[in-house]
Amino acid sequence: MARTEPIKAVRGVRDILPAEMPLWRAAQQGAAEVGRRFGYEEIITPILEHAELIERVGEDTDAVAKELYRFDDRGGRNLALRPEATAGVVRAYFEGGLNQGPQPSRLYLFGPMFRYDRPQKGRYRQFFQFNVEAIGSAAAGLDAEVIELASEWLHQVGLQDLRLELNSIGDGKCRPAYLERLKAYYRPLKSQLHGDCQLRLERNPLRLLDCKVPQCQPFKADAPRITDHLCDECAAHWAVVRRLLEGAGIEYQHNPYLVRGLDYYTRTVFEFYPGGAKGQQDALASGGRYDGLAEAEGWPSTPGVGFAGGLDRVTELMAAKGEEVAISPPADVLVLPDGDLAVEAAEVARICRAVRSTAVDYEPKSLTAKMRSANKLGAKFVVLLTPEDAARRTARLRDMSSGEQTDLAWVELPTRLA
RNA sequence: GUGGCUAUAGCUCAGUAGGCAGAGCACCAGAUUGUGGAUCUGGGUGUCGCGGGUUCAAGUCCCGCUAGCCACCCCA
Repeated sequence: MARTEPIKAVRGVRDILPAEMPLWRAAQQGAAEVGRRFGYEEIITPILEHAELIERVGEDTDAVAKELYRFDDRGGRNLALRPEATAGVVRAYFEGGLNQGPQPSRLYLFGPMFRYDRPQKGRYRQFFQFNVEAIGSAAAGLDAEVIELASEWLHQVGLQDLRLELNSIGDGKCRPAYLERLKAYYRPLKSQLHGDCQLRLERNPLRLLDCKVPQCQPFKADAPRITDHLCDECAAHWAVVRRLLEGAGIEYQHNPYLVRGLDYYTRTVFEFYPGGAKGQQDALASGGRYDGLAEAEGWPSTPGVGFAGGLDRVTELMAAKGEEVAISPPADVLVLPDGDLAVEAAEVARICRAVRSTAVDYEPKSLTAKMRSANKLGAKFVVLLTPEDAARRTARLRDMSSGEQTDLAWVELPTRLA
């Protein structure tokens, strides 16, 4: 008789178990605290959005084509699980009337995002991000501000050894001319590029710059750099951002090959990597300016800047660094009834909970066994209850670290435990 | 989506030329004469990922599937 297969978690998703929660809490609380320190307010937006919202901002990219969780709901609406937060936050900014208030709106958000990727370590189909967005202002001060916020967060959670890469990709005014230059440079080399890059050349030439295929590398060095061809406004913005970062004492590397594939990204782009990393896959946080996003969604043209930080990778790094997080027992006090005393034990626990976290061991085990598990759980106190005690509404309180025991009435427990 | 590696106890893994499934840790029970940690004793807790095939015999060989990991694609 074949047993039925137990049902396991869906591919690419995972549970965050209690043992890992202290680390996650530290990462998240650190983020919220830094966010608030910078004057950002928390927002929660739905995990579900109209697929069209995502498609509009993702265009016909590969990513949307094969990595979006998309489905029709029972009412025939075409929905998607959000693959990133910014599109939804910008939508909420308008729908919630935040565009009517003082600008910019400074917002932060935590939550799960979804991508139908092939899973591997640090890359899950459901992953968690910390997002920060400043919407409604084109001031360069905000570009630097969100970068500083990201940096503060990573430092706060114990990640000191970081590399910040920075670039500017211009805007709708100067980028087209630059792209022509770039194409003009690469056209004669086309036959020497690898297949995908030959296609990128006309379709998405910025992508040529972050190609990783060896055969395409030699041509990058002499390729025109966008930062040499910015319009006056973008050049001034770029200069201010850099000056502000220097003023903040934040080190960065100008990476002229750091780009974004979509048109609504403008000017500043940046990514934080852990110190040792060389791969493209280990960015801890990445962001930039998206002055064209609101318009792409069909709202009034509105500038914005922000970043997304990956909680999965950050917590993983924290764990790898042996980041110390205080672990506390699930309950300070454990009530051990010795005999059939569930009702009495529950009452005693209720009394103790006034001052300390308290649990009851209801298992039909020997007292020795119960003491053993109390010890393993790390209980600070144990309240022993025998039938005779219960009848007199007394109990024996044992301090697990000193081994001292005292008999006392139930009503005295709160003062003795406090 | 592509290529590669892996899958044995709760965990880390061993398992030799196919021949009754193992270790350490963990866990459970007991003793130390009704109360934990140290020590001792006892207990294997297993659909060998799933499904087929070859064979007298498959954890071991072959095929398919699933899952994890690595590198790509991609990362909106």
